[in-house]
Amino acid sequence: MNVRPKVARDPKVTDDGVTIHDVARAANVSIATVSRVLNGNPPVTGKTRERVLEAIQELAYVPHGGARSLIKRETRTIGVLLPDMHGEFFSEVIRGLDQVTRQHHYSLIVACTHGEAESAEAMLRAMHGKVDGLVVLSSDLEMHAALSNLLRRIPVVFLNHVQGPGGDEFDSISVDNHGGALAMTQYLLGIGHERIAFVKGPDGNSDAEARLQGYREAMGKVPHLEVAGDFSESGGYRAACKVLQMEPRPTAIFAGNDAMAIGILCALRERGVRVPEDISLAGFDDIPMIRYLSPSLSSIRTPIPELGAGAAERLLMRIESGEAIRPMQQTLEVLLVARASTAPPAAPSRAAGSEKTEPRAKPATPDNGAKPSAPPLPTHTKPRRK
Amino acid sequence: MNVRPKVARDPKVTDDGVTIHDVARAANVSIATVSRVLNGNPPVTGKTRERVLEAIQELAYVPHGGARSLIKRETRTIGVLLPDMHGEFFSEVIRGLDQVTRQHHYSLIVACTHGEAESAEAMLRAMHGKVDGLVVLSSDLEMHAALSNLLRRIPVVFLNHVQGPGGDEFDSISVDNHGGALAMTQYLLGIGHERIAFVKGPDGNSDAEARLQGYREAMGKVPHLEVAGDFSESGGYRAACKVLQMEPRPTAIFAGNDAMAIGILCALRERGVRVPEDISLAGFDDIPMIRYLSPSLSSIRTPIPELGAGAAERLLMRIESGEAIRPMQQTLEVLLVARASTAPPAAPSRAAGSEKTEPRAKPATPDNGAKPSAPPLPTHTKPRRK
DNA sequence: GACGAAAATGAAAACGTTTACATTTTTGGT
DNA sequence: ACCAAAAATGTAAACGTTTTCATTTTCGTC
Repeated sequence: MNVRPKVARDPKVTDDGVTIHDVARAANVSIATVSRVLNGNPPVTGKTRERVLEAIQELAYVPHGGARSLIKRETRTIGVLLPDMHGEFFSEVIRGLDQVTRQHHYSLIVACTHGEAESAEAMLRAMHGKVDGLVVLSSDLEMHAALSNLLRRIPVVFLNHVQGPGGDEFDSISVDNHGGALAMTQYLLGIGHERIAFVKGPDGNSDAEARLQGYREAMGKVPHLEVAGDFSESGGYRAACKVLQMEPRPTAIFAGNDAMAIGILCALRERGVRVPEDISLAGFDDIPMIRYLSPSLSSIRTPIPELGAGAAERLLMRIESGEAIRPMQQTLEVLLVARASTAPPAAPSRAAGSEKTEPRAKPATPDNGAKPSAPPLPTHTKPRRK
Repeated sequence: MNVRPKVARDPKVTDDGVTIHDVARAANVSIATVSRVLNGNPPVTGKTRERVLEAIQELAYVPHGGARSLIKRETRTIGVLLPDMHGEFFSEVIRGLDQVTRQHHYSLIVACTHGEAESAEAMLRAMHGKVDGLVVLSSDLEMHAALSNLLRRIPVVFLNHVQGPGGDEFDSISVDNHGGALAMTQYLLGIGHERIAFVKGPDGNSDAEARLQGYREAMGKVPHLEVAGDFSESGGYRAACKVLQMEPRPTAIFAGNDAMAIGILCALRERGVRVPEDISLAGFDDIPMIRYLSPSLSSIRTPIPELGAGAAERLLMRIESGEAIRPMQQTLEVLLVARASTAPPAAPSRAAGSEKTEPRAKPATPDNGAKPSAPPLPTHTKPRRK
């Protein structure tokens, strides 16, 4: 029965060809028994267990995960769909995901959609039968719509809040984009700025949308100064050029994310515009590197690894406790971090305060920027939630 | 036969329960036929193909990847084993991997070992039967030894060169650590430094080892000043403290990687040591963010995404063309990028050269350090005396 | 129209596991 | 020792595909 060419080799060498049958034969038992010792299932005698273990060792047998998944109907793998792999944002998300999935002995299979809905769909199809659940960051509403059809029967957690049409809702977890943008804008207003330009994110991006709304809400009747952007460094650079042409010139720029803020900073520097003396600059995300810029950048700290970790936790819960619970949207708190790039406007357009005017939020601290792991941390201010 | 509870649902809704059998039944054909149209295999009539396609559409059937892998004996997935997920290095590697694997319609399953050999081993075992090949960055020699036993029969490419004992060699691809360190050290010597401290990487790390050798080779008879480090920011910080206590004080610090250079920069800044006036500072890797530091950091540019891409290419080649070829080690060229953090020592200890002395290694390119994708860049300084 | 070849389809085995169930062995009470 | 019950082990079906091989259908040719 089941004759397959066997090679007698150095036992330490894993030969992919060895199956549970080979082990069974070597130990003189049935495959069922081998399976039982493998899974620690009850009825198995010490003596035979020994024999089996020995055979496993001898043959350097490693169970075939694929076959196991098939019959157990669980892959212990979760799929991650991201727009791309640029910048620190995504690696931090993955880190958070990894942190909790590894505890539960799950693996991660990651794929980048590059913003194309059709490749996203292809990846989703390819993942069927290879994952127990999905974590998805859909880059825009369009894609979200395309995907949601495929995602009905498999547990999924989105990394941003999107309302499907007709209230078909999924689990989602996101940072408080609206509250963060609100807080930052209020902070800028508070230290005396009036003409605050906002550099938007890409159309259809739900995070970008929420940030814009936060800005608008805070600005109220004060004239809005909105410039198009795309969350990329180069987009920020271009946006800065537009801002500088505005008449009268804004005294502060609030970038929809840090990457754009970096581009903006470059543009300003090139043109000899000083930050924060001539223009204040703020970002959003607080990616680790911005504290090392000069001037260090004020931003909204988003708990990115926690975002990933939270998503993983929710997903695993849903997977493991048969999906009875109804979907919920969770929002993570953010933190306003004032650094050197924001200061009261040079020539107060309003007699609001002296040069030493303190922001309503705590003052920017001279920040000697260290990563969490090590030294001194900047002081933060909590944003007021709406 | 094969009675399974069927639900009549919105056809657009993917029901994980639908199998090829359901499609076959709906189209009034055998599962073999369905399989054939699915895979575009020759003998199938236009009319029945239609029927089958219709049924597939109707039931929103998606083939089960796991089952397919099992019988085809290919998973179209490759595994990636990394030490951790901190910093830009790893996401860039993954980006490179993704770029080429996606073209070949392969997926990526990533796992972090966190430097623990036993969890690395567990992950490898879990991957058996779920991947067609592996890309591994083994954090140290010890781990490498532990893993190599498991990796005999499955194609694998290492992201660093390690000599197994007894010449058991694997495919590997790496950047030219030795050459880069050599060049940077020579460059520092060339602009007049004599006391150049080197901050080492973790013991047992092969990249760190090679960089150290490069430094040593360049220094020749000049006294070596080596300080322990661990490739982390905080490690750099601590190393800087030690360096500052050296007597006489070094005029330049060459950090084994950029992360440590950042930590060093913080430490120097805190203590009021000016860079490059008091001490020159150089890193290794040229991760994107260092060009934004002030002063912008001189470093060795390593083609990180290309590293990933190259690994993927080699691996896929090996997978697809039955592994006849013998393992080879590939080394990617690096580039010295001189920026503002390095300059000739303030008080030349030797009348070695004029102010304009060029390094023996290729001259630093005036680098406007563009990210591949784009745009705006800060202006960089060519190393020269102020 | 019948015949054979070619084309299309179907039946069943296979991939490497787990597990329900059947069977054998052990055990303990008498 | 013997018998039933309990414990250990074995048999075979199942997971959802692909593919070989056998079978049926189609078609052109005489």
